[in-house]
Amino acid sequence: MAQEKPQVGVGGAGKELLVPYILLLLRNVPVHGYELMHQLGAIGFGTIDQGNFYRMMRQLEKESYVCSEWDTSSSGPAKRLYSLTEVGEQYLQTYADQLQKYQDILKQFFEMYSKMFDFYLFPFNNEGDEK
Amino acid sequence: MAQEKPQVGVGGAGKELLVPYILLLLRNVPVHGYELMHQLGAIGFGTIDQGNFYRMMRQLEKESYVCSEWDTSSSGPAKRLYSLTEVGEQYLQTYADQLQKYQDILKQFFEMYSKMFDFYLFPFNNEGDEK
DNA sequence: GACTCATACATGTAGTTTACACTTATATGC
DNA sequence: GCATATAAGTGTAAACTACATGTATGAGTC
Repeated sequence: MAQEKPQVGVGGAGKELLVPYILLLLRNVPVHGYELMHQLGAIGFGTIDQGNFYRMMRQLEKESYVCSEWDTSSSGPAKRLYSLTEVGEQYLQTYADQLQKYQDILKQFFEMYSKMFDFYLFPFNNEGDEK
Repeated sequence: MAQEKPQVGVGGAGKELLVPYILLLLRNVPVHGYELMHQLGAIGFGTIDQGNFYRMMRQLEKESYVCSEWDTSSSGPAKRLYSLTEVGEQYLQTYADQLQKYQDILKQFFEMYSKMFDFYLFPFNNEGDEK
């Protein structure tokens, strides 16, 4: 617990956004894992562990959020082409709702943060001291 | 990986907000662990594991973000009174900056989400198709 | 004064997750 | 043949989490 450096998101944007982003990218067009990883890297998920990434994709498939088929049409090793399922689409929508709520929570944090910052600067300014 | 239900934050607001909230609460006035836990509960962190909570507090102390002293003045078992350190204050500020960036990423997600939703609805409307 | 209850802090640990290293396989260029 | 890039995957020690349990103090009560 409690990390050495603050690492909330950026440069590795909070992993709770990883799944929704994956589903979002697949919503558009079927993509294979390797490329998906690179797209995610471009978005801002700095370093995603390859091993865990593929494991996660298989898990998402197991849970029916995505489905896959082998694509041997192009050169190089066979690609597993992932697509978003109907279940995944619904999941994404639910997730988006939750993220929206999370946005509100973040907003609330910053309101408190500024308020406390004022307090920090002016501890004896007792506006709102209702006791 | 990949959770059974979408559970981003609410009702147990994403644990990545736990540490900043703790520091935020301590910024105001020294508080002891037990009360801190209840304050966090009131904020929206539904169920925090007590064991892990205390372990985390000791960890935060080890990393010099907070410091503690025993308070035996009041009745009942001795309380460990936590205060925010200068290091903790700086950490909180850094964390807040990161959270702000995270907010931007979230915003970006929703922009992409709506855009993709349009695509999903009108796949052959090729505005912005620059290839 | 033994018993129960609430407060306060802490440890033990099974089960899961993560980070990091490693493996397999195909095609291309030299 | 051999290095390199692509593509997907396995193995596993260390870290983290959830849940159960332990220790201790004081207050009320019968």
